[in-house]
Amino acid sequence: MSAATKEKLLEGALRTLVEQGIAKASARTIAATAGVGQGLIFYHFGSVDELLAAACRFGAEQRVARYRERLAALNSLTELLEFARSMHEAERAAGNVAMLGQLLAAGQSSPVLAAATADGLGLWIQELESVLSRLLAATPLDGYADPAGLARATAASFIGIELYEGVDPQGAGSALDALEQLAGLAAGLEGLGSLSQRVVRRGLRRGAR
Amino acid sequence: MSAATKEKLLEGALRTLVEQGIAKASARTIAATAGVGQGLIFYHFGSVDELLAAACRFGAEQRVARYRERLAALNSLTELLEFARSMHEAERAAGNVAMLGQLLAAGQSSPVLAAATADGLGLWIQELESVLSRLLAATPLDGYADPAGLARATAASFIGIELYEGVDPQGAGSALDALEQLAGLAAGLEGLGSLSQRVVRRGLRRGAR
DNA sequence: GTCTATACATGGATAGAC
DNA sequence: GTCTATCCATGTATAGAC
Repeated sequence: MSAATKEKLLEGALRTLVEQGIAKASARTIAATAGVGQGLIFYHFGSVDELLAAACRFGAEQRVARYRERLAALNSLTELLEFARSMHEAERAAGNVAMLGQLLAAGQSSPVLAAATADGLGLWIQELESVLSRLLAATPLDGYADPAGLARATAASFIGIELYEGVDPQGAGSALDALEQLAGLAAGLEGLGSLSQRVVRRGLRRGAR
Repeated sequence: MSAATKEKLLEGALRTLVEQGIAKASARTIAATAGVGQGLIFYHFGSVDELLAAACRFGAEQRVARYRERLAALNSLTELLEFARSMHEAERAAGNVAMLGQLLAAGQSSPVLAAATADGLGLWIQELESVLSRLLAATPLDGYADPAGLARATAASFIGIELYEGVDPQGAGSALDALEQLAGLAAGLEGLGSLSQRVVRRGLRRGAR
C-alpha cells in the first residue's frame, strides 16, 4: 500500500539523518533503513532531496507539537528558562537538533532542502517567538528586545552550539553554561523593584544607539 | 613539484567548500578546481577527509591572523562590538563562516573532520576569549560572565546564524540585529556611574542561582 | 618521489514488470 | 498504481608509468 511505504520512507529518512548524518543519507541507505526498495524513493518523492525535505517538515511538526500547550502555559522568563533546559536536553537526546543542523548545512547548496529547513525551523521559531513576546512584556526589556529576532537568534544559536558539541563536547558545555547565566540575568530582572527597573531601563537606553 | 601541488589542492579544497559546499567537495571536484589530477589527493593527503581537514586548519589560521593585532589593540566592549561587526561582515563575504558550518556539520560523522574543525574554530575562540576576558573586567559583568564560555557560545552562535542565513536571509538579519542590541546592552554598562553599577550587580546576583 | 590510467564501489534515476 | 531490475554517472582508491 502506498501510504504505508511513504511513511516507512519518512521514518527511515529521519532515522538515517539522526544516526548517520546527511553524508550517508543516500537513496540506498535510507531505503535499507526503511526496509523497502531503493527505487521507491523516486516513485513516491521524486528525488532524495525531496524525501529529506518532506521528512524535515514531518519530523519538526511531530516534535514541536509535543511542547506547544506546555509553552503556552508558562508564566515567567524563569519558568521558560527552566522548561527550555529540559526541552533542549530531550531534543538533543532525540538527535533532532543535530538533524536540523545537518539539513541546514545541506540547505546551503540545495534550494529544496533550504526551503524545508526554513519551514522546519520556522515551527520552532514561531513557538519561541510567541512565548517570548508574551513573557518579555513583563520585564524592563519590554520594547527594547525584539522577540522575533531573539527567537530566531536563539534557535540558530542552539543549532550552532549543538553542531559544535559534535566536535568539542566540553567546549559546548561551557558555552551552554555561559548562555544560561546570561538568560538567568534577564530572568532576574523580573524580580527587581520598580526603582531598580528604572535604573536598568536608563542603562538600556544608553547602551542602545 | 610536491609543495606546489599540495598548496593547489589546499586552495582548491577551500574554494570548493566555499563555493559549492561539502556535498560537492569530492576528490574529482576539488582536483578539477585545483587544476590537478584527481589521484593526487590520495597521494598527498591520503583521503578526501584528510585534505579537507588540512584545508580547514590552513584556512582558519590564514583568516584569524588577519585580525590578531587589531583585536589586541581594542580598549572597550563598545570598540569590540564595532570591530566585530565589520569582521563578521568580511568573513561572511569571504564565505569563511559558512565553510566552518559545512565542516562542522560533516564533522558530526567524521572524526578526522571533527578534530580539524575543532582546531579551526579553536583559533577564533582563543582570540575571542582573550579579548573578552580583558575587556569584561571593566564592566559589572566582571566575575559574573565566563569569558571562555562566552567566546565559545559566540563563535558557535555565529556559525548557526550564518547557516540559518543560507535558508532564510531575512530571518537571519533580524537575529543578528537582536544580538547586536543585546551586545550593546553589555557595552552600555561600561558607561554607567558607580551607583547604577551597584544596582546592576545586585540584579545579577539575584538572577544567578 | 610524483603523477596518471584504470579498477572498483556507491549513488541517482527510470524503463518496464506486476 | 505500485514496485523491481537495470542503467549510467559520480565517487574513492591504487597499481603501475614516468
